[in-house]
Amino acid sequence: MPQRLIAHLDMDAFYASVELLRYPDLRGRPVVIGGGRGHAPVEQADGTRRYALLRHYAGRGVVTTATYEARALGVHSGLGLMKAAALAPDAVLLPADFDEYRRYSRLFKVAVRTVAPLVEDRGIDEIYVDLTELPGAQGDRGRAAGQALKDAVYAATGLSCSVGVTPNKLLSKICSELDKPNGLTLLSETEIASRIWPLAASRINGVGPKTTAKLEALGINSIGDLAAASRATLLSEFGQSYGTWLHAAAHGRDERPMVTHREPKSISRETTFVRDLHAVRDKSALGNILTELCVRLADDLARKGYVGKTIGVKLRFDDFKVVTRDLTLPEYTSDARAIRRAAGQCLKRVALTRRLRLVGVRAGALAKAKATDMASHSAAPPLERAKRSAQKSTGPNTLSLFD
DNA sequence: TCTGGGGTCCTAGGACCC
DNA sequence: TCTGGGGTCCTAGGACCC
Repeated sequence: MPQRLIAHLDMDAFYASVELLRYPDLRGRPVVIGGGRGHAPVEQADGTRRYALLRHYAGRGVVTTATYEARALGVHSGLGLMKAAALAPDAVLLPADFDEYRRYSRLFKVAVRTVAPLVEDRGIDEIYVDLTELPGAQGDRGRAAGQALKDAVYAATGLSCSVGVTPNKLLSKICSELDKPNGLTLLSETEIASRIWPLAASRINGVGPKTTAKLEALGINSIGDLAAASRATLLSEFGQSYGTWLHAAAHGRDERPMVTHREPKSISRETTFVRDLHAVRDKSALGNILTELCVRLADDLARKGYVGKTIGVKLRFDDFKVVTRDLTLPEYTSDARAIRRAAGQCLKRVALTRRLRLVGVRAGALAKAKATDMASHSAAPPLERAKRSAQKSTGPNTLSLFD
């Protein structure tokens, strides 16, 4: 069996790049995607567009994506928009348009499949592609195949991407980031020591902030340091499972197969409030928001054809502490009222002393809704009506509208 | 002016059953 | 009455990823 040849393909500044296709006059300027609606460009009478500037933003949103021009100013994903505004006050702020990004996501994935059919979806803007069986792919270590992927994506979307081609997913993921944007990086096993070991351990997909800090405390900074650490040390510090994995990862070993299909495990909806809410003083607002989330969750379940057996709530307090409460129901459901009732039960088990900044609802233990269930769902009263009548039945002034 | 929203996987303890 | 193992389900929290 020939050695595998796996590509990781990552779209460059995906959301921002899609926006630049729509607003080409923004090309070359720092542009930040994030925040809610309300700062969409306004078409002027003279045909030009007026854009919102980051300096005028007020709120609790974070940067979703930024163009490379904005990144050069220190703006990066996850940064609070207020902080970003301090760094790049003249950057253009655009609201996220996920429908449009999903459309381009489908386009680039279709294009990739015309080059190589064996694809693993890793979210809206990245995928793994198995190039092993591609004719000639082994010969030049996949350079032609990698370039073919990039060409196909560009032809279909006008967007650039970065590609890593290596013997496994772990290494390809690292490599696709080495030459961004518009990169193509190939790597063979013999080059791991020279090209991977000098990189920071945090470049490994699966080594996050907590692990990085712990590694640093142990004097382990680079992937090479990690590879040089004794297996015994890693096992004692990180446990059997994660320790073993860290050791293998540092040596570039990764046998994970391509996963071409997966069923969802949970579906959820959550929202952060404009201002922190008080469980008593803002009881009705809180109850209404929770109801709305349940209605949306029920809608998501129905649309995607799933029912859930475990309903959970998630709360984030003003100190950023998170608590969750789960309730497993006797029957599967995708009904907004049943979900709302379960969420209310969950909420009762939390001490609501601190102010809240976020509430969420989740449906887990999912199963495919049967055709008959789907039919009965569509026969049920519309969700909005269910919600209104529910509010009317118990009054809006309670947290437990459906108890 | 700190810190969104949607996910996955892992761990660990307790209940309960055989 | 005590001891004990294995297995599954449920719950809560945490790390991590896109």
